[in-house]
Order: sequence, then C-alpha cells, then structure tokens
Amino acid sequence: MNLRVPSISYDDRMAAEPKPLRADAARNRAKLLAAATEVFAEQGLAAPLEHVARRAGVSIGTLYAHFPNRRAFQDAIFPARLAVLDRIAETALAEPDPWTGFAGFLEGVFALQAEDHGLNDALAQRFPEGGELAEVCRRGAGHAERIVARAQAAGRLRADFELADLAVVTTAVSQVIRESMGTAPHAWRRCLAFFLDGLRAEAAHPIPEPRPL
Amino acid sequence: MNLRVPSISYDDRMAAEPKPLRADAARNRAKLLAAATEVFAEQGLAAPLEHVARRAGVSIGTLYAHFPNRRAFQDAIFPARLAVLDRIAETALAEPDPWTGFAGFLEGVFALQAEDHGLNDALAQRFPEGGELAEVCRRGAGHAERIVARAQAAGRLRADFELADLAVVTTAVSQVIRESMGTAPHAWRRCLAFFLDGLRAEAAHPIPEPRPL
DNA sequence: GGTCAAGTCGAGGTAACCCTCGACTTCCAT
DNA sequence: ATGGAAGTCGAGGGTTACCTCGACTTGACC
Repeated sequence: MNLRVPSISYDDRMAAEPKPLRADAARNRAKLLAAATEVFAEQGLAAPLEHVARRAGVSIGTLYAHFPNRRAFQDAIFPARLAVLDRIAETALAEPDPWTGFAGFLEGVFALQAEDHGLNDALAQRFPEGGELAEVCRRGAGHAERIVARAQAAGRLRADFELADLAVVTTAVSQVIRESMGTAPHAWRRCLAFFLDGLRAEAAHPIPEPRPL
Repeated sequence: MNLRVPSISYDDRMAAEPKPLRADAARNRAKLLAAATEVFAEQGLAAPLEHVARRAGVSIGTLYAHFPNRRAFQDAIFPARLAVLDRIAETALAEPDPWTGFAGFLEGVFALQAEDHGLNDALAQRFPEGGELAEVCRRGAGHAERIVARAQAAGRLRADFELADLAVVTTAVSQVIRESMGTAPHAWRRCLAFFLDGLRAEAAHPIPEPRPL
C-alpha cells in the first residue's frame, strides 16, 4: 500500500515543451488554428467545432487530436490577440490628459471586441477560469486599475466609480456590440459616449443605491 | 379552374373567439400557463418546454395541444404582465419634473425586468415579430417617445439623444440585469445611474460618431 | 350508463452538437 | 524500402432539446 507512483511534478508538467510535430500534423494544427480564429470571430465562441474542422479541411477526429476541448482553442488563440491590450493600456497611461487616457482605453478595448465576435464572448465570460486567458485578463485588470486611479486622482473621473463598475460597464457595452455588430457596427460608440459623459467628475450626481457588487 | 374555396376572412380568423374548453382542458391550460410563467421567470425564455410540462404535471403532448409553440406561451403570458408598463408611463408623464419622470420611467421598466428573467428576454428581442407582444411593445415605444420628448423640451435631457438610443441603452442595461440577477441584484441601478448622469443636458459633450442607427 | 368528440399521454422520430475509438494512412529514421 | 510510431479519419454512441401521432382516457350530454 501507499506506493507513490513516481510522477512528474506540477512544474514539469507546466514547463513541458511540446514535442516536435510531424510535418503533416504541424500543417493541420496551423490550419485548425486559422479556421478557429475565423469561425469564432464570425459566429462567436459557441460555434460548433464541426464548423471549425470543416473550414480547416480536416476531420473532426483530427481536431480533437490537436485540441481536446474548446478551451484549448481559446487558450491558443486569444492570449496573442489580447497582447494588443497591453499596448492600448500603455498608450492610455502615456496620454498626458488622464481623462483622455481613460476614455481612450475603453474605446480601444471595445474597438477590439467589435472586430471579433469570439473575443467579445471571451471577455464577457465573467472569469475565464484558469488557463492563459485568465492570466491575460488579470493583467488587463491591472492596467485598468492604474488608468482608473490616475483619472480619479486628477479629479476627472467621478470619485464614486469603482473598479467593479468597470466590469459592469463592460458587460453593458459588450452586449451592445454583440447585438448591433451586423446592423449598426458603430452604435456602441454612441452608447459609450453617453456612458463616459456620465462618468466625468463634474457630471456626478449621488448614487442612491447599495454596494457596487 | 380559378375556383375560390369559400374561406373565412382574415377578420373572422382574428376575431374567432376560442370555443369553450372542456373542464379538464381548462384546468390543464391554467396549470400550463402558471408553470410557464414560473419557469420562464426563473430560467429565461429559452427554457425547455419539457420543464414547463413537468412543472404543470402534464405530458408534453398536452402542452403542445394547448400551445403549439413557444411564441404562443409568450403571447399568452407577457401582454398581461406588461400592462404595468402603461401605468409606469402614466406615472412618468404625471410627474411634474420631466427629468424625474424620464428617469423614473427607465427605472420602472428595468425594475420590471429585474424580477423576471423571461420578461427580460422578451424585451431584449429586438422586434418581438408579430403577435400581441409586438403590439404591447409598440405601445410602450409610444409612451417612451412622449416621455423623451417632454424631457428634451424642458431642456433636461440632452438634445442629441434619439429614440433609437433608448433601445441601445435598454440592450445594455438589460444585459447587466441578466448577468447580475443572481449575484448582485442591484448592480444595474448603479449602471443606470451612471448612464442617466450622462444623459442630462448639462453633462452632454459632443458625440464624435456617425448616425445613431 | 352509453356514446363519442374532446382531451391526454408518452414513446419515438428528427436534429444539432458533443466526443471517442478502432481501423486505416502517412511520414521519417534507419 | 520498410517497420512502426505518429497522425488521420469518420461512423457511431451519448445528450438534450424539439415536435408528432396513434392509441388510450375522460367529460358532457342524451
């Protein structure tokens, strides 16, 4: 009893570099990734994986051989796509006017989502639960925190705005993007404009209601 | 050729009063309606009809005998539920301060949605396409138009706000309600408060972007 | 209480999507 | 060129919903 199976450590598992793929396999993997990127962008994150396989010109079995589940696709696709987020945040913080920086940050994040239905869905997942995607989101939240703090310190962003409210605003605008993507691709900009006007310090009226979250 | 089948007119079909049901059938119909109201409120409009049948204590076949499709349920349930809307609108227009009226109207509409997942879904359907539900919505839109116009005429609601924007705001806040219903039932109020502060005439900054819809 | 239209039942067909697994094919190192 | 590991294939089993239809049951009226 009590035999310990000699097992690789957690770190080993995490650090395990992917063994080199055979030429055809590498090709298929690339085709799958490209197909998934397109399909998710068009149809959203819930698109049937069969569609992805078909678009990649590969069987459903092969798809599962490369990506055991939908999450594997997300982790492979979105972190790279979200790298732009860091740039947007940098630009926002570099902006001399803290309010312009704040507004530009939101604008940038939403513009990104407006180009990609899948990305929109990915960010709408309250907590992308584990994986690299979660990591990227955490980084994004960090950026957001600094940008919000700076705008508030400058007295431009209303003082009663909290970080949690940012998630709520994101939920709201993301939905507008999703619904109007096809028919009125810029409707969300008006929506955001109204919102921003309500977030300026000088526009603030006391909020009667309970805790933010 | 060219024989016209003697057929009842459109008006006849529309006006056709439902023939009296047998006692047991009437009972089942009532049970189904009650069950559907509950189930939709809890699980949203997309809830499986099998759940409704089960909760009503009736077979799936009976359910379909009474309501041939999901729309039939909606038409039977929501118009009554939305009658409150007329009251809310009345109150809003009776309010001496046009801004308070406008804000109260939105507050009322959303509070209604916050109590009923199904209602929320129903109103989120851009155009409930036909049926009595559509009629109710059209009436609601009429009310909204008057309330908006009054608030703008009084110089309280920003002049560049258009009726189409109301739909957008509704989309946004409805989604917040849906997402936070379980965890933070009042999050939407903060969201609405920010929004409203952005809609006040004195908060308005020019919107750079194209047409509203 | 007998008749039969009205109502009820639920098994089962259709469909969309999930994912697996054993038979087959292809690459590559020798 | 060939053996065998690596990769590919797609039919098929599982799930969850939708909706139908023929056999059965029941209420209402005589």
